[in-house]
Amino acid sequence: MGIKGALAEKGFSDAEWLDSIDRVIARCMPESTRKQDRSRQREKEILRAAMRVFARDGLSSARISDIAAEAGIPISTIYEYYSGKEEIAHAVPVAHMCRFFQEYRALSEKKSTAYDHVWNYLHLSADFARRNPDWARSLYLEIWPSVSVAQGEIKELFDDYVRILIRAIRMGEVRGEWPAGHNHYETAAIMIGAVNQMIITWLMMRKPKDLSKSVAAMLDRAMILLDAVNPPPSRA
Amino acid sequence: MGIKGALAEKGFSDAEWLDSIDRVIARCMPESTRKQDRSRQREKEILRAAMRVFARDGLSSARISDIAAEAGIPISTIYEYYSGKEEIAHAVPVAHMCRFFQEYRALSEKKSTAYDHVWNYLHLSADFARRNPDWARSLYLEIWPSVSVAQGEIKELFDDYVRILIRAIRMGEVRGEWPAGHNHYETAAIMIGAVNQMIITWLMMRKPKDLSKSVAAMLDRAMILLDAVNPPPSRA
DNA sequence: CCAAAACCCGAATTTTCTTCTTGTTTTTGC
DNA sequence: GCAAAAACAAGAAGAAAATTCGGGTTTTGG
Repeated sequence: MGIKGALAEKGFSDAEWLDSIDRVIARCMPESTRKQDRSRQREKEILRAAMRVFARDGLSSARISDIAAEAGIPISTIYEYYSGKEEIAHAVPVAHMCRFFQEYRALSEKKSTAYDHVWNYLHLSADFARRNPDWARSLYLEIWPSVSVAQGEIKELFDDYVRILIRAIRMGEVRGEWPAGHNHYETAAIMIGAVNQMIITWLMMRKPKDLSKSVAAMLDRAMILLDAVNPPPSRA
Repeated sequence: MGIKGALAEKGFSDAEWLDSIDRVIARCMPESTRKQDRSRQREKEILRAAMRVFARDGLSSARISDIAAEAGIPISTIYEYYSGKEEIAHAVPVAHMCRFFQEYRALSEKKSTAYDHVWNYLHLSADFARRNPDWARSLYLEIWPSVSVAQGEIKELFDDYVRILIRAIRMGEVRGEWPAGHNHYETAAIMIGAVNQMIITWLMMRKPKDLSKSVAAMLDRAMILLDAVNPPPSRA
């Protein structure tokens, strides 16, 4: 493989790619400290209820009592599990984000180009939101971005999200799929921003009708900015 | 001017461009119903206070009492002006958004290419956020996007924001600055999404350090997607 | 100047959040 | 298996916030 192969070994082999994702998954894997089975069940049920209520009413006007009613448990029991609305709001994204990374890991297992890694990552982001609309509404419309998230554990999660994309972009450079020289953060900002914008528009007005397809078409176009040496055919 | 000139007359003359912006400004111009001078003053003071509190604490944990304290008036007086936190939150974006459109109108007055119109519009969005950070934090991190905004008067404001950009993009087609054929909504989504992403990142972590310059550089790159016939030199 | 309208704000009311306490179930150690 | 200990459930009390009320003051129009 010559130079390309040698560089690919320096931190950007397929194995190391999967490792880096595994590290993120390990970090966000929620380890319930609950001892009893019913309690672990309830913990999840509260989150599911909160997700629905946040998606319906918005974080600001959601009431603890509504979450309790939705979950079918007394209000005070909520406090047995979470210290308040703030903490619930923070737990909601974590709950599903890890599954997103897991799904992406599965996609990454088949040997792929860096182009595919980038494309799949961004496209899965949109498709995952489409398949989990309550979660997506809570996350994209209420919790991220939000002043309360600017510091803390969740910020780490979002940093990880960006980091993975940047790593894939660097992989493409190292492997010679596109030229070096562009600012990685800039490239990532354009791609993530464009995808988020489409997701948010879809969540707010169900337009475009087919989110997955529209994002696929948009990505085919946005990926031009990478100046790939051998751009693959459209996937849209 | 030939064909290009003739087409430019069909709804995309410079005069009509300014008209379309004026219509948006007229629509969002807040007309205070207050009769007394001090009241109009207070109305504004409440909004300024709310903006600071929302930016600091987040919409969800901001308290009316804090806004009242910040504004230096009793709590109950707040209710004389707004029906509650929700209504204040909605008034905050409107308050400044109109000034953004006015600033942009001023920029638009000098005869420009459609390329300039698009570039300036997006760049001003970022620069305006940089110069009004409290407002920007309230808007980008708390109010937009948000479930409570999905319907209602504010949605119109954002629709206007997107519409203006799309109109500029169509103008470029009509004037022959770039080829037709791309989906306008898609182009607008990429551009707006990218800019918003950079604004939000800056608001949350003050990175990049120089928002205006970074957005300028990013725009020079993103505008490639328009396939402009004679791309102007970089402005970054 | 007078009446009406607009405005102000302390106090009462209502709603919502959070903690406390007591009783029940599950797990642990033997 | 059987205490003892830990974990859990939930009603009720307490605290904090939002919202309304009602009488008083200032401004406006004639």
